[in-house]
Amino acid sequence: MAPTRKQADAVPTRDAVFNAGATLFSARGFDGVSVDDIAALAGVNKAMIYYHFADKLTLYRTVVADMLSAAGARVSAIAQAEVAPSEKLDRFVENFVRLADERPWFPTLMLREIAEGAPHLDLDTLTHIRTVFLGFGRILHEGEAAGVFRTIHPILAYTSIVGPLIMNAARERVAAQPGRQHLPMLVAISHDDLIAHGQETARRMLAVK
Amino acid sequence: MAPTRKQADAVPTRDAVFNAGATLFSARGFDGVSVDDIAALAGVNKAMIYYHFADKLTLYRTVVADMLSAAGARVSAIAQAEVAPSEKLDRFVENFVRLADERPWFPTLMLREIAEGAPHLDLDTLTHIRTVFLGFGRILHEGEAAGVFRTIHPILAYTSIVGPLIMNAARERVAAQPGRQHLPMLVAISHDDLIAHGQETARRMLAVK
DNA sequence: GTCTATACTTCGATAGAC
DNA sequence: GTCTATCGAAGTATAGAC
Repeated sequence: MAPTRKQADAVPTRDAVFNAGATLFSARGFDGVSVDDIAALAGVNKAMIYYHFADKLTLYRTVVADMLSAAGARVSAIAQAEVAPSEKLDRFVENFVRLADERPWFPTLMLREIAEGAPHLDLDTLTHIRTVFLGFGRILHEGEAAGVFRTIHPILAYTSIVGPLIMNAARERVAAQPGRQHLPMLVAISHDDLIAHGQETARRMLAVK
Repeated sequence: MAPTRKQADAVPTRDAVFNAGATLFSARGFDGVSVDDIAALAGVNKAMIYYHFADKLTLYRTVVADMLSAAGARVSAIAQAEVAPSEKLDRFVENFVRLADERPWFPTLMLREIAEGAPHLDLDTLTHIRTVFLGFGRILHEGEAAGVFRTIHPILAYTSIVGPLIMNAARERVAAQPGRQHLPMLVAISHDDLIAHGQETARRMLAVK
């Protein structure tokens, strides 16, 4: 997925660098990727990376900011839709899985970044995460006020819904390595099943009874 | 926590290296840590690391294998206990959180390793993960056979229980960075509350009705 | 077992020609 | 916008004295 730009102008070299960076950073993390690797995968000269981006860290933040702003926008749209809170919750789960399908590097890159304590992210980027979480919180609060969700700590609810989805994405990445498919933890699960399970678990977790 | 050794002999330098490695690998990952960093934190000369461990990767695998074998042993013990399946499930949740308290580097190191696709782990080490998962599977199957748990895919059940606990550990790590406590996602949650929530969510997820 | 010093490699980044 | 060539820093690992 290309970075969002104000005009719809094609900048093929920049986009190639962006896509290569997203793929490699997702696979091996910030420290695990060299600028030479990115240039090789993008099929461009290394110096072009420094022409289009200030440095390696800026490229990394650009990748993360692009995906987080997309996620934030979609969650906000869901939170503001004119449907019942339980339907919003279903959409939240489905949206998360679909977004991960569209941008395969999204869950693992964030997973790793969070595992590290987010040392490569600036406050502007973290604010995008805030947008996602606050959108989720609005859904939760609306359901609570309507009496269809029980009272629950928003962070516990959020991690209980998103945590399994992220962990499944990580599982898929481990399974993608050669010679590991035989491990029982790594059996494939369809994303439709994953969505259905996530929705069902969320419903049960939030049921008032 | 020191590596398990056959004799209970004290090897202070080796243990210091092990502890420093565990701490740093957890904080910054395999690639993010230099051997010089480990030597500095351990208060030993860099050459001593190569005297006690073959190389950086061997030290890393030693840290991971130590913690996974401890986790596997405890889950197996829980699975074999003479108590009801629902009680075993409660103990599984509590055990996970307590283990993470005892070895603070455990969840984030595994989280990152899994996010990377476990490139630094050999099959011997991955087999320890298998032990944990199979122990959990036995608890699940026993409850199912007794009619107290509904039928559910073991992987979905496992990720739904463990995912939120790991994600909370990651959250705590991000919050530990300076200048980030004001973000709403990063409010502290007590581990007693976390355990109670994890147990309640697991109960609801597995209820037969 | 412990230390100093260093060989060898990789990596991020830039200068400067075109 | 793109390329070649390279600098300087950092990192892994080892040799060899004690």
